[in-house]
Amino acid sequence: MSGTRPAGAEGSNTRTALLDATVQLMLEQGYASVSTRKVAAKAEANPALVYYYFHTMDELFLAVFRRGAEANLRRLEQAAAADNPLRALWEVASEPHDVALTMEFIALANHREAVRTELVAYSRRFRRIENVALASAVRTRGADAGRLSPAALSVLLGGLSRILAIDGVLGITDGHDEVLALVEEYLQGFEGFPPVGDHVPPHRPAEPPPA
Amino acid sequence: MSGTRPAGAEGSNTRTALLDATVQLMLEQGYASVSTRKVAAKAEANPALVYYYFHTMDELFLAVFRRGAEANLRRLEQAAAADNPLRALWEVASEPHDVALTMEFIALANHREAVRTELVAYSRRFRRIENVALASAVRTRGADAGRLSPAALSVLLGGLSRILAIDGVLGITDGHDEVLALVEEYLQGFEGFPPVGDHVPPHRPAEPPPA
DNA sequence: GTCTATACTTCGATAGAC
DNA sequence: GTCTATCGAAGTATAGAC
Repeated sequence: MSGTRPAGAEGSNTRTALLDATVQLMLEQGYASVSTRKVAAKAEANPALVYYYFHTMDELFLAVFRRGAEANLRRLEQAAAADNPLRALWEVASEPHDVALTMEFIALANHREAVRTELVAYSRRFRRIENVALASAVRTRGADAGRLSPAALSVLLGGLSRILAIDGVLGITDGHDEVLALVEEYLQGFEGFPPVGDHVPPHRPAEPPPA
Repeated sequence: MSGTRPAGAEGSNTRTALLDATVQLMLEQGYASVSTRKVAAKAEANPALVYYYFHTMDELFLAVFRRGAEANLRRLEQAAAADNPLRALWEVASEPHDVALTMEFIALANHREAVRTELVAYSRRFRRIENVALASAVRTRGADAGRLSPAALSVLLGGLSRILAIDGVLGITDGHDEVLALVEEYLQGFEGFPPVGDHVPPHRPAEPPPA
């Protein structure tokens, strides 16, 4: 889509090392400190190789993003198919490593158009999968677990996991326990009601947790 | 605290123009695109003046942060003293301009120790004022408005306002209306119960909103 | 695929004239 | 307070030998 010269093969060890180094740099020192020289140094490779594999810094960032995005979406799909989708989705959204990296890309998107476009597309895919999972999860369960719509739940999941991560990095944890307890309460209340099948009667657990 | 040579006077027009230009650059293109030359260009000033007033880039960022932080804390205190503190606090936390700038500083704090220290100190001050206001607001009102502790409320306020702002910038608004309606419902439920004085009996509103 | 060498740009920062 | 001129470091990117 971008240039004429083909990029380096995807399977290459060096290429992977460069991608890993970029992620590390972003997490440790922020996206702004990612440069060809530093990436190469961390990957123990020659700086010119960055251009051999990615041509431009933009493509390097995009490659890092796409790799992480695909991995994340796979995890999301697994979570959507889990026994307790709501809890699994919460756990995916709360992954500190991913949240931190996503935050960097959000900041990066602020001045790299290509990253921005990719991020928006990814966000939409993520929310869409999440919403479908949440909708089916809420639909097949009873009680007030379904008081919130999938879209709203999605926003809440994203917002809470994100601020908990940001605060955590800054060493601020006031109120976190309580919010986590609140989430836990909600999740357990939800899990108290097993899926409602069309023909098979629900298998009642021996000791349902309190609503 | 930092150097020997004194910085330029605070009242200077040029100094203010440089600070404003820095804020603009951060919002438009991200903190990484802030350089002495670009700042000077946007402020229509000579690049060397940046060093005359701030000595280093670190001090420039810190000055921008402090100015915004003080303004924010003043607004927060006004909100805390408002008739409807909860709603006022929500509005302060939701200010898109401030949220965006704060996000930039969070990212910046990732690789500028001085900014990080300042940001943590500010966050603690902010939460502390907010918590006191929330505590007193919750204490003087009845009903289930007080189901959440001030610390938890603080986290929720911050998390929701932040993700709404981030999504908004990216053009993603699914579920926002619903979450805003949820917040509105909560705020109105809270406002349905006027402050409970020690001696004056509460004035019952004509039509209290549903619990 | 990996390397050296290099062109060109921009950066932070300082010295010193005015 | 404002300016010009300049230093050295680091950035992106390319050419070309191996």
